[in-house]
Formats: sequence, C-alpha cells, structure tokens
Amino acid sequence: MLYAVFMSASVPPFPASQEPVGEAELLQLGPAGDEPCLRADAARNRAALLEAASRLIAEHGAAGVTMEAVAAAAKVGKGTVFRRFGDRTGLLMALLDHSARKLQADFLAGPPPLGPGAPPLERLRAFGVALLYRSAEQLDLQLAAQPEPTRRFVHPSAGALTTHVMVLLRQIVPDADCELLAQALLGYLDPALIHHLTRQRGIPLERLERGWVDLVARVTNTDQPTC
Amino acid sequence: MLYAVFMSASVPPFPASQEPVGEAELLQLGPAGDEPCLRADAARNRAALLEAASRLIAEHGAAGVTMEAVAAAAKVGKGTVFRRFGDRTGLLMALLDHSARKLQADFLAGPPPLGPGAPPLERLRAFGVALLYRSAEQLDLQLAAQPEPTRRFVHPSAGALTTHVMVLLRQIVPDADCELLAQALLGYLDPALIHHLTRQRGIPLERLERGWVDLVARVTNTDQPTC
DNA sequence: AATCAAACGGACCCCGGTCCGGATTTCTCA
DNA sequence: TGAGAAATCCGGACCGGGGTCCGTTTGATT
Repeated sequence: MLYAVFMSASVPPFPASQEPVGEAELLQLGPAGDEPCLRADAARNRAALLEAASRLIAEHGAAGVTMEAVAAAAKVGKGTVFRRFGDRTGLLMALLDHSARKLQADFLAGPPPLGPGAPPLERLRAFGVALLYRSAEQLDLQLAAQPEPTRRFVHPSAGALTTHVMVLLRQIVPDADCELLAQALLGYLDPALIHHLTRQRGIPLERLERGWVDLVARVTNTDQPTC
Repeated sequence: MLYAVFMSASVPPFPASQEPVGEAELLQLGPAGDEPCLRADAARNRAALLEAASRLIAEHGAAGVTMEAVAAAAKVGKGTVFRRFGDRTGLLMALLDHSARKLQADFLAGPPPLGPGAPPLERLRAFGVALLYRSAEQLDLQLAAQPEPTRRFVHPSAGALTTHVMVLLRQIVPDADCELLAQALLGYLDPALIHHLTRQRGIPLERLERGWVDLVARVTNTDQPTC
C-alpha cells in the first residue's frame, strides 16, 4: 500500500455507500484515521485499488489511469471502483489525500513558521511556499485530479486552504475583505497556473516563490522580509 | 446566424484542415473578418453548426450541447463538427469568440477608461470590471468552454488578456515582476472563481467589483479611487 | 471536363458512469 | 456457537458521449 488514504468526494453517486465526508469541518478534513469503518472486503478492495492506481500512474503517467484498468489491476469489478470513489476525480483525490493531510497538519499544528507560533505574515509566506513546492512535486497528479470547474472550490481540501489563508489574513489586514483576498492569493497557487508558468513558459520555481512573497507583501501592504 | 464567429483552437486534430491560428499575435486575435477563406460548403456548414449550437444552448443549457446533437441539428455529419472546431471546447470557444473580440477591441482601441487615453491604473480597474461583468453574463457558457487544465492558458484569447494586463502593470509598477503579477490578478477574474463566489457562496457581483478595485490598489500600491 | 485538394459522413473505438441481480459479511437472537 | 435475516458490497453488462478513421463526394482550378 503506497498511500495512506481517505476518500473525500462530496455527492455520493451511490445511495448509501461512499465514505461519509459531508460533515467535514472547515478546518478538519473528515474522520481521522486512514480506514473508516468499512466492511472487511470493502476495505481490502479499497487498498488494492489505491495501490493499483498508484502503480499505474508510476508506469503510464496519470493519463494511463483508466477506471477499467485500475479495476482490472486490482482484480475487482468496475462498479466497485465507482462505488468507493464516486468518480475518477475522487480516486485521484484519494491518492493526493495523504499529502493534503500532511500539509494541513503542518500549518494547523506543526512547528513555525508554518504552524502556530510565528507571526501571521510569516505563516502566510511559508504557507504559499509550501503549497507551491508540494504542487510542483505532484503536478501531474494534481492536474489530473482537477475536477470540473464547478466543483473546483467545493472540495473540503480546497475549503481548508481557503479558510486558513482567510484566518491569517484577518490577523494581518483586519479591515480588508479577506474572503476575496484569500481567493485572489490562492489563485496564484493554482496547480494549473503553476504548470503553465513552469512547464509551458519555463519560469523557474524560485521565481514563482519570489513572486509569492512579493504578492503577499503587496496585498498586505507590508515590507518584503529582510533576507 | 447568431454569432459572428472565428475558430481558435490550437492543435489541429485533422492534418491540414482547421482554421489557421498559430500565428495569432499576442495582442491580435487571429485573422480579422468573420469568415476565413473556406470552401463554400465548409463555410455554410460552419455557420449552420454555430447557429445550431447556440440554439441548443438556449433550449437545453450548455450541458445539452452534445456534438452529435449539434451535428444532427445542423444536418451535418459528426466528423464535420470535429474537423471544423477540433473538439467540444473549440466549438464552445467559437461561440464566445464574438464577445471576446469585442472586449479586446474595446480595451485595445475603444474609448477611455477601458481604451487608451486614460491613465493605466484606471484602465486596469476598468478592464477588470468589464471582464467581471462579461464573465458573469455568459457564466454557463464560459464554464462549459473551459478546456482541460493544461490548456487553460494557451488559448490566444487568454494570452491576449494576460498581455494586456502585463502591459498596463509595467506602466504602473515598472519594478515588479509584472508577468507573475498579471497572472495573480487574472486569477481573480477566472470564471470558475466567479461562479463559485456568486452562485455557490452567494456573494453579489458588486462586492466582487469592490474586491477587484481593492486588489488592484493593493497590488499596485496605490490609493483607492476617490469615488 | 479533368484533376486534385479539401470537405464530408457515419461507422467505430474508448472511457466514464450507471444499474441491479446475486454473493458476502455482519448482526441478532436463541 | 450457529443459523437466519438484514445490511452491505460486488461485478460486469449496459449506455451515452467524445473523438478518430477512411472511403466517398464536392467544389475550385485550369
């Protein structure tokens, strides 16, 4: 099993199955552990499916992850894949879930400057940089996991990022419309944009990083950090 | 014929057909007139297809625009649709082309404050507002026409917007990394974001507009306009 | 009218997503 | 502990839509 996983789509396409996630707190990504209470066979199959999926990605890239192929590789029926993960996006998201949780744990309760303890402005800077590098690492998967436009912002994981940035912003610029500002900032960290800038326009990640720091400084009306 | 149209996908899936657009200038959206030099029957079919498509949209929403349905409604083979427009996205883009050109003409050569004549800062403000309202009007179509993430920024129309914002920014904040700043600003005007904020979170357009003006002020380190 | 590039059309393939009869597991109660 | 019932899960046939292919037709050119 290559990924510690958790499923997190929103609208269950199958009546009463699908792992529950609707109640996900704004800042808490669903139930804690890896395996929610599933029937034994279901749990086994899910693990097999995720392992198969990540193997397929390694072999043929994210594009080669076809639902049928995953099902076959896990020696499972196609319907099982959809029941468990809702749709293709759900499966891909599940593969990203591990790192999403890690990042979230880091900025919610990890050591400064990402976690609490550092001043908000520093945390915001660190947050962007962290997200930037994380996205860059898993860029292919991030792009493939991108849901259709109308669902891009509803996913709990996305909501958690938004909320966190919003909370930080409120401490830095209490008089601004932090909800909108947060979205503007997060737009800069969108995987699709990162892909375009780095892979299509050849801009190095370091420049994007400087760009983030600068953007934060401008948006918050603060000075660049002194280093 | 409901839309003055022009095709603008990038990679022709059919060998030597597909309307040429590779040479599109950064600030000039492909050849001028509506109808590039096509064979008579081809031109006729294209018009029929676009009319059929926009009728289908009016009747069944953007989701009802299936390639087969469009072909049938235009009494044309399915292959013809793909030859002409490359893919579904291409067809939908073609429907948006008219308003895209109009907007571009407005900010390239129209009257101030959008067009040349006004100070760059004002033009930038006006640009965002214009784009905001245009996107809000055609939101469904804009969302449906969204290409897969890896192509979101390559389309000539998107490039034109970027370049324009960049040019304005260079006049306002010459020392900044205007390429990145432009992307950050444009991210705020992304149709998917507008959709989320207005339709899913219920934020009124006026607030988004104030958000834009504020964002511009922050990013450029200028004051809010006095009105 | 002969020629040839360009356009046409619809059969075809692939993949995401759905459905439901039947198999497994878990629960309940003796 | 074990049998029966209820809840859950499984699998693969099925559907619709996007995209491709290639033999055929049509319109421009000389």
